[in-house]
Amino acid sequence: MLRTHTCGELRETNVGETVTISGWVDSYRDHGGLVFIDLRDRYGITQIVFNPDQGQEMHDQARTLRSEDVIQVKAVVESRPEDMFNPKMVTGKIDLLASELTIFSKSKTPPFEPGTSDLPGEELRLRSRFIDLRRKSLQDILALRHRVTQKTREYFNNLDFLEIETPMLGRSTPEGARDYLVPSRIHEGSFYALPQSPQIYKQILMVSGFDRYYQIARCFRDEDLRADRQPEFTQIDIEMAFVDREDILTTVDGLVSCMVKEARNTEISLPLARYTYNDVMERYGSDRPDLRFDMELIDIKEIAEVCDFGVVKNVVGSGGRVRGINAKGAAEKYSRKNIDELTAFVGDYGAKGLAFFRVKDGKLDSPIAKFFSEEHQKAIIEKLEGEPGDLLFFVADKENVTSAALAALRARLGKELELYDPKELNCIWILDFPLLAWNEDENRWVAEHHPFCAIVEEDVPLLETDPGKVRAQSYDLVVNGNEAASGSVRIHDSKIQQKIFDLLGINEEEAESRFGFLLEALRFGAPPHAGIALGLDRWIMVFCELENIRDVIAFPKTQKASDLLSGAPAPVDAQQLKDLFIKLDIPK
RNA sequence: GGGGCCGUAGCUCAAUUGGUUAGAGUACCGGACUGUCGAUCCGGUGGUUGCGGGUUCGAGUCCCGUCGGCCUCGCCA
Repeated sequence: MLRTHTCGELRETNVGETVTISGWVDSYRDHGGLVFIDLRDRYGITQIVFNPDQGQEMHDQARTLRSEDVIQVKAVVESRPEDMFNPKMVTGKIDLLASELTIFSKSKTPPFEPGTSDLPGEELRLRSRFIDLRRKSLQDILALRHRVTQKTREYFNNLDFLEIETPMLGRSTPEGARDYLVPSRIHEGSFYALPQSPQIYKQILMVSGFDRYYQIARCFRDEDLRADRQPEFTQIDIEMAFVDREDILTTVDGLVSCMVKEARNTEISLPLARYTYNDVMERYGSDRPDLRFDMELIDIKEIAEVCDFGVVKNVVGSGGRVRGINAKGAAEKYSRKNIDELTAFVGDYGAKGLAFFRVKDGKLDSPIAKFFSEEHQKAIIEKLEGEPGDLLFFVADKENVTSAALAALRARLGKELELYDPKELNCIWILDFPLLAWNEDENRWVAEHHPFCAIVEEDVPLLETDPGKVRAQSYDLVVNGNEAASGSVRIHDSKIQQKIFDLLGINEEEAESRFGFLLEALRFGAPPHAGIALGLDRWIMVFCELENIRDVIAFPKTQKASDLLSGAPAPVDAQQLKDLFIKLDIPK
């Protein structure tokens, strides 16, 4: 070993010991006589003192040390005089008097120092990720991520689950996200697809009798990115046979409790709260509401349809909705200019306007208050439980617009008004999603979750009459407003599966060619099964109170899916393309 | 595909309504200094203002295009 101790472990109890430590120069202070080096590794920082009395040659070398040089030092642990303690460092009561110095490697002047207080732009951090990853905060995050994944494995192993790997090179299937494709050299003109998830393979594992499966699986989706979305991400993937929905929820409750205990060292109370999709859409306008705070959406249709405000009245007349929220005590916190910003904000979600009222002396104060009689103003205040100083917002529009706009506004207000403790964890189940959603562009039904979801038994007749009302036996787990897991009971009958494909406009021939291997497997004795996948990256984000998924991934990609460190993606040699029978045709 | 913000020294930032030689802190280089820990003090190097075009007597500043980063709508079964 090139060290006897790490840079984080020496204390006063080690005084007098001769030790060898290695690490990176975090900072240096050259007093001409004495030279101080703060030496850093993953475990901490320890101060080394170079005294010319210990040898002039070593001392001359020590004076050349600069940030990020990698060195080894043999030294004696000394206690510091009390007035020289550094209370900011856990190793601050000792330092090391160096007797030997080895410089393993000099560093070029780093683009930034890992210990810097003003972090450089993210572009530079990603380009110089080897430096960025030396920062304590990133090292701590990756260590936490490691502990959570190890706990996850321990949890499932104890329950007799098997961790089984599934292929990365698979087959492109219709529906869902855009695939990342990999051309085949051996089969000219054919392509593998990287998995969007191991969905079909894990179902086949159920058919094969591996009744408890899990995998910490990489998934790939070639869609536009967001702060919480990467082109490749990690799922904790789970599938169980001979279970119903309840078994999955209970199993995942246990897993979440276990992860929270590991990440936060806190207990959460089980079972996790459950809501139906219809319930949360009505009360919060979102299928992933942040329930760390209240602020429910309230419908004021009866008042709106009789008010004198033509625009609002017409919305009700044409089947739209008028819904609002109450920002408690916010009347004075939002100026007219602030509210204009909020109006533009809800505009992103399709809302053509944002009505607002300040509650004042039992009446409403607003440019549009005149359209509402005193009686109606009182009714509105009562409905939204308004008190003096409250600020009420309303959106009148098609139902889905009121939902989207008010849900986004609610999330924004909750944050800006600090309505919750950012450290709190709120985990809730959302059950019974619609099976299908109507796609306007393609003029057909598409699967809301995926085409393998089982149907809520009593809704089966609706398949013929009102497909949009059919509920799936599906469930999402939402943490602080993030979709953190999603799953369903699966169809284990090939005939029913075919029926769903029919509804989705995937005919028998196409289904057979694209999903045939799953359908065929289901024909050979498929057990009832169900599963779910947790978005590991998002859980780590929540545990670390981060809003950026790139901060929980060692080597993330930019919004344009580039890896600034390696330069991927990049052109390849003409010969490589030739081997793959690929000719480029790039529009100018 | 749409909308928004940003790009000035290695880094973090500044630069009056368009106005002379683009500044500061830090880093880096040289010097002084035996108890610092954001060391201190003295001196110095460092710029194609992302790139290309345009308007103007004059552009870091205004306009167009382009590249890159971030946020977001659509998209993400």
